[in-house]
Amino acid sequence: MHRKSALTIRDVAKNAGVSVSTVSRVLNDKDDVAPETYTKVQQVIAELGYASSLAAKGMRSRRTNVIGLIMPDVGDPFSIQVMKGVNRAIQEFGYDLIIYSAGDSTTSAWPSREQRYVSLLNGSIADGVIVVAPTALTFSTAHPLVAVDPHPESAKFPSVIATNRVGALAAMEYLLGLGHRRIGFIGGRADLQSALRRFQGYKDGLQQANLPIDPVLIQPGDYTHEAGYTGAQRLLSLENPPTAIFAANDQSAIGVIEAAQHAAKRVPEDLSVVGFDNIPEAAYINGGLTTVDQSIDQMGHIAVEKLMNLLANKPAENHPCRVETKLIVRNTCCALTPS
Amino acid sequence: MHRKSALTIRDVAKNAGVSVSTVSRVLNDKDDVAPETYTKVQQVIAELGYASSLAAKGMRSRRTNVIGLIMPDVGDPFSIQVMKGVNRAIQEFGYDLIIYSAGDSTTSAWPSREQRYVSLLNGSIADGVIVVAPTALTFSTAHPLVAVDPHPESAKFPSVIATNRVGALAAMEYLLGLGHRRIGFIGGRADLQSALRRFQGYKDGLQQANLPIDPVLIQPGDYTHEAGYTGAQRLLSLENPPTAIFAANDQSAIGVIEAAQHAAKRVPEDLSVVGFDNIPEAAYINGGLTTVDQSIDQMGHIAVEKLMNLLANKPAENHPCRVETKLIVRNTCCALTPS
DNA sequence: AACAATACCGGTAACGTTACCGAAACGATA
DNA sequence: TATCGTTTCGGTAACGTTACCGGTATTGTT
Repeated sequence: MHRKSALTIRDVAKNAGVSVSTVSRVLNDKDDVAPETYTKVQQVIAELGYASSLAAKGMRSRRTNVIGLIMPDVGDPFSIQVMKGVNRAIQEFGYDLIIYSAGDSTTSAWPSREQRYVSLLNGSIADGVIVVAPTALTFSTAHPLVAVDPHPESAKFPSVIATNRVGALAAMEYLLGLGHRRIGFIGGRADLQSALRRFQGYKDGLQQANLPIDPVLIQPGDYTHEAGYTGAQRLLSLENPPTAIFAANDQSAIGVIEAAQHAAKRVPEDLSVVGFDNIPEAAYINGGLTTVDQSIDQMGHIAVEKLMNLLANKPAENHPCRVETKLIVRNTCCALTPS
Repeated sequence: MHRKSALTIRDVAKNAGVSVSTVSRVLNDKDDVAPETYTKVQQVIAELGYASSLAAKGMRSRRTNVIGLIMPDVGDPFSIQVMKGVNRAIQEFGYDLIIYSAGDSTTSAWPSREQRYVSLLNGSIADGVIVVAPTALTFSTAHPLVAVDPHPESAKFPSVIATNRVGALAAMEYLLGLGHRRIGFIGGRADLQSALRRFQGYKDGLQQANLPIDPVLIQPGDYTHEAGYTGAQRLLSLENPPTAIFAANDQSAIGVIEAAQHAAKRVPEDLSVVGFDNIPEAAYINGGLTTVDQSIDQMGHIAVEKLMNLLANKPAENHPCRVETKLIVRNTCCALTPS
């Protein structure tokens, strides 16, 4: 179609007066090449503006120095945080990153997604893959793969997960310690493991304090800002509204705060709010959103380290690596004053 | 190294009792194949869990149905917005997206970056590339390439840009209309065209109102939150502090607001703030940040359309496509009351 | 001086796929 | 019956790169 030259290793070889093998050796920094030949070839490469074909390289040598990151949804802040962490870590190892996103949440066709990343692996474009895998990975592969925050059924893969339940419990203990007794909950996406574990933490917190689990205080959600907003609206219009709301993630928490503002409720004076994730903007919401940090950056970093071990054929630990969560106290909670 | 089978088209052919050509035809939905053969092959593919190699496909046919997005920095909210827009648009055309990030702003080695994406193109992994290209693209390529918000020296490529100066001017006219006369400015990254154009809009606004350009009101920046914070700190500690601050982007504006809060200044009563970009979180900052929207999503969409035209060998319009900017009035500005 | 070791480099065969050409089978038509 | 399209499929040659093998010079050793 649009064949417009496409410089190859052969062109370089011809211009430098050497063989293609020698050019390849120069490209891969093999040591079997004379210094003057090396510089000569390098010079020709620079002159011609040649860049080698990743596809051909990967196809032949099955070593591209590229790792792939597969995200369920580019819009998801969690994925983006992981992406940042992975990107930073990857560079320390001299690898490049290709991000592969199979589509927006609206169009998510799961079977085709799996097909796609198997294709990525098998296509030998990437040496290994890190998958942000909220749902079950129903296939298996011999290629190096590390899962981030995976579904429990994906446990066959090396993975790194956050202690979601423990973090949620910490948030609840904090709210309970401030004297709150009616605490609302905005759920996360029901199909995601993280959401279920956070909900569990919410329930465990209430149970520890010998408080009943009141279904009317539990609003379904899907990790979006809208869900937080509408959920909070419903909670605040209750006869006996909660004095605090724990949202399953920061985006929902932001929705909650907005709903409170529209309802002329002050945060934190009239309503305490806790989120989960500690996304970057959390620091700037309402003077600082109190939330649970799971250091997503670190998760990305650990995922990369695990993958590098796999690539080096080191034995893979098959127990998932747990990343600690930590309550970050900022300015959206205050002690309950008897009114 | 880790050669663990790696299913090929040949395995499928063998299992289905047909030739590799036929399997290839099935994979590419060619019409020259009998219905029963087609289903048979599809079935074997499903059974074996075969997925074709993108590398080999791209190498042979120079058509991968994948387009690449190259971002200067994964952390940059602007790039992420573009990414979302591109991702959405790309799917309408039945393409997949590979995102290629050359590194964090800290490690940015520009020459190697260029090398890298030439490699991506030449490597025929992607049919075309969209580049978020804040700095000059010093090379040329015969492959389809569309630049988003490019440096003026990259004008040789089809591109889509936002009307940065006009948008900044609109923001200034708004502030001036509210009665503000001392308006501070937090600059953007000096090497970025967008920052320069926004600064120009700031100066033009003052000039239109016959106001002097006071260097003391102009703080350097780099599009980060920190720059906004420290810049605002300096501005607010002036003997005669500004009554309004226009920040070159939303992140800086958020920093400004935080600095104001720490200085016990209320926004907007004591200080009006305007940002630029209309990033998603802008809607939630301080009850809504007044900012200039450049509909980054739309930029991504247009970029994709342009690229598709290029791929279809339609004549490329060589004038850059301009995306309108629009002032979004929210709750961080108010009229200056004579004190 | 003879031989071995080394440094350097060229030729060739793959990697997995698709483009291209041609062939077999079949029915339709003259 | 002979001829001709059509449909369906198989064989082969690339695509650009690296792995591998082998072949020259050059140097070192006795």
